[in-house]
Amino acid sequence: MTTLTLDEKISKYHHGDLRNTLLALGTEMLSEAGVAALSLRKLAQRAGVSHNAPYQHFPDKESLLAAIAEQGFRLLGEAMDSAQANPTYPDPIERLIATGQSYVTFALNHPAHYQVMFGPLNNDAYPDLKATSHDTLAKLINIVAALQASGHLRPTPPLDLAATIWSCMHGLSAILIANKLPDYIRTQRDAAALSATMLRHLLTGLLA
Amino acid sequence: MTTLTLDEKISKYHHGDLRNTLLALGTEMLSEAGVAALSLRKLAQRAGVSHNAPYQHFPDKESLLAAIAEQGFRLLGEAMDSAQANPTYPDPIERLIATGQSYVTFALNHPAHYQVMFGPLNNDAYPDLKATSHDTLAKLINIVAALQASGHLRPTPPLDLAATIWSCMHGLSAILIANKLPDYIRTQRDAAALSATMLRHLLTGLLA
DNA sequence: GTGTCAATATTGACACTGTCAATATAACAC
DNA sequence: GTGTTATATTGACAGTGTCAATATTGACAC
Repeated sequence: MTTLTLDEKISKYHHGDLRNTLLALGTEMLSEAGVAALSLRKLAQRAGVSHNAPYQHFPDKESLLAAIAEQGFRLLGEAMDSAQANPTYPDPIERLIATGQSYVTFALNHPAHYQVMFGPLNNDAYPDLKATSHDTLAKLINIVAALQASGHLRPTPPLDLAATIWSCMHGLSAILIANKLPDYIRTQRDAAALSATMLRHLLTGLLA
Repeated sequence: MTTLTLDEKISKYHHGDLRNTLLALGTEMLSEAGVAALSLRKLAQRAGVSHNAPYQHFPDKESLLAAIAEQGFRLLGEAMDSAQANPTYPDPIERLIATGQSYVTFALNHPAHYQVMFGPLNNDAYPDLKATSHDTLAKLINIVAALQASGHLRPTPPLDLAATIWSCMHGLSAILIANKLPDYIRTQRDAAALSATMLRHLLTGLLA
């Protein structure tokens, strides 16, 4: 397979890799101006292609968004994986905290993308999206189960624990992206610090 | 003020209370078919008014959505208030848990409305929305501060604790609405039970 | 190579949307 | 009443998602 630059792809009649190009440029437009500003026609134009070419690769706009969301879950999963693989934190609990931070950091670095991932898409209508999001959750469940096996975490149902941690991290991400925590978070460092604080609270409990 | 039925309002040239009618019918459409299906023109038609009448009360569609979101935060606040006032739970910690459950229950009963509240609206562009959402958060902060004063919760910064609890409840709500927790939650009772379980985990900690 | 076919892209059309400008109607102050 | 203001209507426009019909290309059989 000859590797073409994006500009080369655009110049040909048969684009060659339009589907991936649309995903890439769509994600780009998303981060530039948000979901509301993402139109199929502008996207096609940016890809150097007629306004109906995307329909060869996606049955409708929502399917494109679902594919973008799916890719987002993959990227998020990779971010979590690399946090888990980071040798900076030999203690597995610290590694869990670092993983949570990487989750929130990912969300804040790609707010529009993240919003599509948890937006009004009907999950059940897109089996690939559903499978990918489940895979991402599975990563967290595995981490939790390992921490239970090593005696670090309570031996309650791992799905309960994973759901709790996930809810906390997702909730913080969404609240920060929606800007509902006023005059509190100013820098990304603040957000990372807050996510660590929250995870420690979660781990040790809130009761006096 | 003569109280008119909704149908009476619709039949008059000068509607009389179009703004509130649009909010009510808009919320109705939202719950029927989701954000994507909410169009200003269909809404105007349902209100029995020309397609441009809404512009007398909202500068654009997004402002309408912001007003609907604002109203959502008010309703959510009322739900939390009445959970706090519920005499069924004399123990303040149990009352906190019940309040959390009422939060999640509200979200699951009005999924589309809830999604608009945390959707891609630019919070800063709508001061009223911002103020109302802050008021809702303030309720939670007050509850937490009272529980600290009575010695039930740790004396760490109350905003930290409130943010943690809120993140957990919002995260669970959003994940359930987006249907990302597969084959786990089948009934609303399940969701309420899960939210209580999560809050108890949060209160007592996850560590072994 | 040539011919055929399926994949891919284009053109043109349509209904629908949000929004603007100009106009009409009603309510109200004086 | 008269005039002013708030409210609603009509008509227009560009932009959107999507459909149907058509054109172009690349691949593969022969």
